[in-house]
Amino acid sequence: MTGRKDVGVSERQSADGTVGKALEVLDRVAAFGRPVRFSEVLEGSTFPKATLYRFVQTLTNQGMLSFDPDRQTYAPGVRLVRLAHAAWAQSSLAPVARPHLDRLSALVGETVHLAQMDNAQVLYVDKRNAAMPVEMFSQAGKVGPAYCTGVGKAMLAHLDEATLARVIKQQSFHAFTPNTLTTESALRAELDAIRTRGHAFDREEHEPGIICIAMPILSSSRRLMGALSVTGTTRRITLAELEKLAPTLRETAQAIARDAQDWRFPENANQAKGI
Amino acid sequence: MTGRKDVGVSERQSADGTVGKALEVLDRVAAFGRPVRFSEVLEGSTFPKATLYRFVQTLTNQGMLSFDPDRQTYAPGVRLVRLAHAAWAQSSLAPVARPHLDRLSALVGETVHLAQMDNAQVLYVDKRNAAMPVEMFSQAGKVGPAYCTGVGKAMLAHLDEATLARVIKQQSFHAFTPNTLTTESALRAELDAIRTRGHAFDREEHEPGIICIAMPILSSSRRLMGALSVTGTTRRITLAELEKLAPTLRETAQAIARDAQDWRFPENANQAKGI
DNA sequence: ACAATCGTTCCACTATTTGAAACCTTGTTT
DNA sequence: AAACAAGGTTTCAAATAGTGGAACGATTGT
Repeated sequence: MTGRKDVGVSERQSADGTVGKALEVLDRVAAFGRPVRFSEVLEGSTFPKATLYRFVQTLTNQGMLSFDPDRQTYAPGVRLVRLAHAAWAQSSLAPVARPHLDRLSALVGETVHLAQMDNAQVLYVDKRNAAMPVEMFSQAGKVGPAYCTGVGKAMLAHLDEATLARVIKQQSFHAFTPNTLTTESALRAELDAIRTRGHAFDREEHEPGIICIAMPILSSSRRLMGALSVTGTTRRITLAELEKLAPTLRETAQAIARDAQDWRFPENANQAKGI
Repeated sequence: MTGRKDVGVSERQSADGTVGKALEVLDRVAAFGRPVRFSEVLEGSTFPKATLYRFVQTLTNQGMLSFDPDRQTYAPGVRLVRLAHAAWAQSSLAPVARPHLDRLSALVGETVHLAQMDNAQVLYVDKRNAAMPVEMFSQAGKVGPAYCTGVGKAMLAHLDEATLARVIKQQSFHAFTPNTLTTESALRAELDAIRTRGHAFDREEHEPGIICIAMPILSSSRRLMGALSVTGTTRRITLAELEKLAPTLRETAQAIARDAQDWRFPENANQAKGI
């Protein structure tokens, strides 16, 4: 429940043997975002046909992929849903943060995001949509780029240099808008500014018309746990107005960090009370 | 989106080499339901210390497990949340079934479940709770026993014999209540009845006071896709009243199956329209 | 009927995994 | 302060599992 090591970033080097390669294949299939045929997975893959075939077979066998015999396609399997349930409940900040997000959302009346790092990407683990009712799985689990989102930059600013260097190497620096930061040096300068300022902005860097203010969630030992943000459209709100929310955001972030660290499990609860 | 092969059940034999073993370890950690220390995973494990250690390292490296350095514990990692998002959207019936569940839920005013098979267990992929607002990840992803739940029995009744035999071997047949079926022969007799009747009941077999009617979701080629159920308490409803819902349930199940099979992806949509 | 594409299997060759044992590291006891 | 215990980490030769070129089958389209 507390700030976990890989909240930062895992190595995910291609040096994890057979298991690493198999998971690479799993990611590849998931990345398509739709059911795919074997040949689609094959083209552009680094693995030879027979090898890839074996991996796909193994993963399907294991329920990590599911195979549709009618359409002859593979897609991520339902076993992942069960595993993710456990992951979300135990490794993400979402369960702890829920009441805080609810409160923040009600207070500011804009869209609120809760995110953590997943490898070099931003993973949204929860969301409050100003108007719309909750739609969890379709919201949580989405990923976005780190270098051009508010939560992404807020988190990058608090990674240790070794990790940051590795993560930066994996950014595409694609120019989504005229405001997107497209070089490492520009990004690093921005991260310095974020560190001194304490929070990050998204100045229409990812999508035109969308701005946000983001706050890192740091443990008491200043280890990165995640980030939260309030997003708005330029039609309805300005950066200056968003910045007024900074103190509220900071308090919320601190409250989440505190709750996450205080969290104890039943068998330790008595112990914590000194019994 | 359509009935996928492993909706039935994957083999998950211990014959999947290194990858299978690693995923076994992942399951083991997830099964604890709380962050665990290495030594806790070790005790009772079939793997020797060094071997288990390497697996845990690899999985952590890969973001499939996360490690909390403060508490020295492992838990399922956030990477799973991203993968599950894809799995839920593509391999589960949930996205297709959503409007149908909404309608059914509004109509009957009782709790509605949507489930699929995951190995030998029932995996709940969506839920409508009569009163309470939606809480997705905390609902979807949960698992339950197959031999003593309505959706479980409804699905078992439509597995092919080879698969059924394997799945039955994995049932605990624990007697949760006096009504629980505790033998293979009792279960098989019940499955025959379900096949002829067309739907299944849970007669307080899993929890005292909880009854339900469940309907299998079958593809046009009668392949099992999942099941849905309406649950109630004995204080508020009787089995006879639940059975009156059977036609509605059947229609909903058929509608879900039809939608799932009709589902086409953008690049095929034009093709489907004959362009 | 034929060709083309996609999917599956084979098997000699190689790289990875295995796990007992030794070794650290951290916290506790005498 | 020294000795101990328990959990965690590393080593390395033997054992096992993975690799992938190539050949083969199945399915689809003309």
